[in-house]
Amino acid sequence: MLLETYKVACSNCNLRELCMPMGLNQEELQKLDDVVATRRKVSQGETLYRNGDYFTSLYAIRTGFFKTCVSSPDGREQVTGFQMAGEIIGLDGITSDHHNCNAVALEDAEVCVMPFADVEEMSREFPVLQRHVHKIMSREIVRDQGVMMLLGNMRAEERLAAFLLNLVQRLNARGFSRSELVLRMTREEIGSYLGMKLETVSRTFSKFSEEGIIEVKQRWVKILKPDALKRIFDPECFS
Amino acid sequence: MLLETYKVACSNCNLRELCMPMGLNQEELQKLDDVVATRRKVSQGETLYRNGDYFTSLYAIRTGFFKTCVSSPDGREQVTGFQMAGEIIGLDGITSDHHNCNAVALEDAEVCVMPFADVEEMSREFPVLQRHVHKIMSREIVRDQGVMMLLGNMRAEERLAAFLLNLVQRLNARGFSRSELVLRMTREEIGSYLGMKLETVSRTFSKFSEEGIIEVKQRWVKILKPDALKRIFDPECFS
DNA sequence: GCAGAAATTTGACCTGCATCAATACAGAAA
DNA sequence: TTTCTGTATTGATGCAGGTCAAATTTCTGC
Repeated sequence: MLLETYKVACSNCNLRELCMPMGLNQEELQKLDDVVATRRKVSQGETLYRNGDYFTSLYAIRTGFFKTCVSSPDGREQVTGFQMAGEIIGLDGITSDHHNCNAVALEDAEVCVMPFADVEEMSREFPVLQRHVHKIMSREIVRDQGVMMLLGNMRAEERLAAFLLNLVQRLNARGFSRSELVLRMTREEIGSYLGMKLETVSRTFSKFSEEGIIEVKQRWVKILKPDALKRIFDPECFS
Repeated sequence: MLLETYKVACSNCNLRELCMPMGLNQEELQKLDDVVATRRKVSQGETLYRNGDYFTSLYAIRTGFFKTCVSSPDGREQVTGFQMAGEIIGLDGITSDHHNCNAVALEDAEVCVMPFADVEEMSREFPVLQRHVHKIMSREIVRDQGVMMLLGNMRAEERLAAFLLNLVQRLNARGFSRSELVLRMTREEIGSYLGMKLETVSRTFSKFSEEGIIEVKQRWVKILKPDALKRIFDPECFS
């Protein structure tokens, strides 16, 4: 794990429309540059933080791709989310001053370290940032509710369709193709996130492929019929 | 739905050790009394807010019991949580200025209305309150991660055991028995929360009962062997 | 009190996904 | 290149929990 302390700046980061600086004015942006004191590189397979670690900072992902996961005392692992550039992780640590999950880089990554005390201090000064922080936390809560719906009510095909649609939608917001993507995670990790076994993930991919909805080659996926995916996920939206 | 506008006070509320005022000093408490402008009664079966409603306020539950639930466009419903006195609901509305789920009273209830703009204003003034609000949101995120673990990895018996243990633990923190409880929700609502059908919930209750772990009579439940429940939920913690 | 509705329990059967197992494939190191 | 290792695919079989159905209990309104 490398720790770099060179000066960084939100004000000219190309993620500023997605990430923490979103909606801030020039003055606020410059203040934020002070909060985001350092960056940190995390190489593939390494953890940014671990369950039990003392919580000090939130992290804005600058490059790379993460998974967060909790594990039960008997070792079963649940992936709770996949995060990409511009997304904020570490919110789970605020309640108890200790992190409650592991954040693992699925590819070489770099994050901006935002000491939470500084974020709070700046939030008190700038209502826009305060509201933004609240929105980020609330968005996470809403996302989690969506995952509960997936896990509690949806069948394997619906889960995978929703997963793929969500992924391309987020990638598209970052300037990537709306139809092609390279999965950064294994079948097992997808399965863990979606509450199914890796074999079922693989079979469901194959099924979509046979039906001409997608083209799959290992980690590479091309969505041929986005409407068909939407119809699987939510039959009503086409009724 | 009744709307009452009489003066209320956190400063002498008997929930102040659990609820929003937790950890505030005298001065802060008195300020909070101004934020919590009104109370609102919600009778059994009515909704406090609905998916799509404009978001203005958080709500602290004073008395009664709520469920929150999201529903898919085709009508499937997922209960995302059960909330009791002293807990804060409405956080889902912050991201988009619109609520993202329904909050339904499972028994006659009363909530304290906290206009979010006022909460934010006061947070800027009092770091203790700011931190507390952040902790409340973070706690919800951590709770949701736990539900994901339940739904993604646990079997029916484990889910129900975890559910019961969580419920009595929270009731106990409010001065109720650690072994006896009256469920405020139907088998179907429990099932929706835990991702199983009402018949499975019922069967699992019966199984626990046959094994002498609990005593059940409709909504009334007595936990006879808490350790056995813990062992089901988490076999390792006794190994 | 009674009638009807709603919730719960229990049984019989079925299915979607898990499990077990074998094979194929791709990237990394030698 | 070859081997090794982790990942992915595919097939065969089993079972936890879903589905359907019927009986029982409790709740509600009159």
